Order: sequence, then C-alpha cells, then structure tokens
Amino acid sequence: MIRSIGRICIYRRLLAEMDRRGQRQVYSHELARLAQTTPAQVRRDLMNVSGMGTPSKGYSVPDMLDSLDGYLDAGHCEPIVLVGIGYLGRALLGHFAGRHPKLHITAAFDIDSEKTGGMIHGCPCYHLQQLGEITRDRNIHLGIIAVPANTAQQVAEKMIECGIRAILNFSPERLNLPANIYVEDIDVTVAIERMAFFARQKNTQNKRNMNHAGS
Amino acid sequence: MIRSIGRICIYRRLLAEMDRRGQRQVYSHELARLAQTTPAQVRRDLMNVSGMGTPSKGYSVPDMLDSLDGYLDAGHCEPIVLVGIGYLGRALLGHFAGRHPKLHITAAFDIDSEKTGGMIHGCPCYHLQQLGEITRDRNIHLGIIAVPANTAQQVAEKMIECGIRAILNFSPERLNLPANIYVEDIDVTVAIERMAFFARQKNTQNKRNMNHAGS
DNA sequence: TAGATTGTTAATCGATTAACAATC
DNA sequence: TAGATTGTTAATCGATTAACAATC
Repeated sequence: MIRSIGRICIYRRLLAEMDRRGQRQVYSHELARLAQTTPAQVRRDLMNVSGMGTPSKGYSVPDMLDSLDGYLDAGHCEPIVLVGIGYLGRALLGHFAGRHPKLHITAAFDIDSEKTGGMIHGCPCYHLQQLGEITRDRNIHLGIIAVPANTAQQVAEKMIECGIRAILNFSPERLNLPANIYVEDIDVTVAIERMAFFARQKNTQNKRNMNHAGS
Repeated sequence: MIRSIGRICIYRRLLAEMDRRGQRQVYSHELARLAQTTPAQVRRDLMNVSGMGTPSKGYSVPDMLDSLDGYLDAGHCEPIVLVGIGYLGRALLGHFAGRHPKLHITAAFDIDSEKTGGMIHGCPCYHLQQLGEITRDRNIHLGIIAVPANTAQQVAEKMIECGIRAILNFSPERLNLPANIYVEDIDVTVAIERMAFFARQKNTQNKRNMNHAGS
C-alpha cells in the first residue's frame, strides 16, 4: 500500500486539472497514460480508494475527485512547520506558498536570529526556541527538516518533543527515531549519484524511479 | 537492483566517514545499524559490489571504499547541467557546490536573462539558448530540471536534443520521454502529501520511505 | 576448539501483471 | 447484440528475509 499513495496523489492532481478544464469522465487508460503507469494499476489503485467506475462510462471526474480528497486529506487544512531557513528552506516556502488547499507551511524556524523575526513568502520566521510553543498552540504534527546534516538528528528529536509525528527529512543524515514517527527522506545527493549510475548503464531497463510514488 | 543503489550510496557515505576517522574494519551489523537496514541486507548488497569480507574480520573499510568508488563512479569527474535558476536551483547550487569529488554542477541555465551572465556559488549562469553549445563542448550527459511545471516537458526535450541521457526532475510534471532516457523524479508536493497521509494512519507499520534508497 | 561472521541458497513476502466474468 | 471497460481473482515477478554450511 505504501507505494500506491504516491500514485494516488498524482491521480488526484491529474483529475483536478481535468475538473478545471470541465472534463466529466475519464477511463483508466487515459489516467494511466498521463500518470505513466498501466490501466490495470490505475483501476486497482482507484478501487482501493472507492469503487465507483462503471463500464462504458469509466470514472466520473468530480465524484472520484471527492473520493480522493476524502481519502488523502484530513477534514481540515493541516499546518506544517519548517526548520531551517537556508536556501532550501526558502525554496520550499516559495514553492509551496498558498499552492495547496489542505496543506500549509505555517511557521519556519532557525537558530540564526538574523534569519528570524520577519516573513518569507507570507510565512513568519521564529527562533527554534519557540518551536514547542507554536506547535502546541496550533496543534501541528507535521515537520520538514531543511538543516545541515550535523544538526538534523538533534532537530528531529526536538520536533518529536514538540508533538511532531511525521517528518520530511531533506538532510542526508539517517534519522534515528522512535518507530511511531513516520519519516520520509529526500536525499538529493543520493538521487544525483543514482542518476549518474544509471546513465552509465546502457542496457539497463529504464524503470522510472520516483521518490514518492516509488521507492 | 534498482532499489539497492540508494543503499549502496549510503554505505559509501558511511564508509567514507569511517575512513576519515581512521576506522579500518567494519561488520555488517554496524553498517546495518547506521544505514537503518538489516545485516543480511548489507552483506547481500556489498556482495554484489565485491565479495571482500572475511569472517571474524568483517570488511576492510579502505578496500570496500575503493570497490564502492569503482562501482558507483565514472573514472572521471562527471559534469552536470542545471536548468532553472529559481529558489530551488540556487538551493541546489549552494548545497552541492564543491561537495562531491566525482559530480559537479558545471553550468546553470535560465530563460530569464536577468538571472544569467553571473556566477552563483561558483557556477556560471547562461541563457538556455546556450545549452547545446555547453553540453557538447564539455560532453555533459546529466541534467537537473528545476523549472516550473508548465515548462518542464519542453526543457527536458531540449536537454535530450543537447545530448543529456539522464534527468533529475524536480517539477511535478510527468515527463514523457524516450525509454532510453533515465528519469528520476523528486516531487516535493507528493512527498508532503504522503507524509500527511501516513501521519494520520496511526496503526500503519512505519516503513521508511526513502526517495532514492527506496521506491 | 568455540564463537561470531561471512557468502549463498531456499523460503517468504508484497507488489505488479495477466486473465476473465460481469456490466453498461 | 457487439465492443469496450469495469472489479476481482490467479499467476508472475522481484526483492527481502531466514537459514545454514564454510571460514577465520
């Protein structure tokens, strides 16, 4: 199941775009083409979300979109904290600002007080000391780590103390955390090394390797 | 095999750190603990690279490091081009500048001429028109896409025309490219959506989902 | 030798793919 | 009806895990 979630997120994105264009129905093979998978895979994935397709009509775009929202989203907009206001942190704030209806980076933190106090892309920046205060006030359970490798473990532990239950970790450090904490790693250096490796393997089957719809 | 490469990159990183500290030998269970996998997995992975361990002595750190370098690296330093000098592109340049012995972002490109002409973190910035000129001059086959979704496909096609054979794609767009091109996707929005989903599933087995050592 | 670790083979597990009756 | 698509079951595939003789 863990691998299907990434694909389901992509189906939702595609269906949202179709809905915006006014498309009412879609067949598995069209979704499969756009999401670069097989029609059978699409049917199987969607069936797990909600069995609502009909033969000869395929899937209703608005109905399936509702089902996907119900499956993927919490009932409310979920707040996220970001720790690390370096280049990457700023890039994430810029990339994510106001783009997602149900997920929102609510506050950013750093230990460098030169970086705190202001707003970046509409997101207030605080000193790391204030992390617990903010997370408890606003009931935040999601965190993003965008700090250098040598402080990542320490930051992760502080996050957990402050009530964070899932972490997206951009540092190359392997976080050592309790089993009830969900960790998703994005290691850019490994991604580049892997790309370089497979570029050299001429006769390897080119299986697409997607971070979050894959692994 | 595709999934083991990410782990192998991590073993190398760990062994390089041990070598720096002067550690000469290592057992599978120590590597397994650090890389968060099982000793059997480590032995199996390392065996594929080069069977050089001995019972009661484990693996020689410098020898295994040599084997890993031979397995993962090209003989020379490989140049990479980056297209898209936005927040993310700058973050990648900062993160990667001079950090890797065998991989180097040699040139960055954008269509906005306000962003070109200068240097960022030691990397020269050119107009996208000059892509082919640079890639052919310097024999570059690796590319990173850090542009907005609506231009990603177009940029990828241009890259391929210019001789790029493997692409690391940070845009949420599903690139539609010939099968001989290796594509690795890093979709930050999907990663965050997935983290939010699993944070809500209280009783799910917390299998770590690593971008590049996973999927 | 005794004890721990190795490479290797067999068993397990999970996910993907193929096949097909049921449906519009 | 004929044709295409659906949900569902069975078969396949690949990767992980367990087991174990060989080795130091």
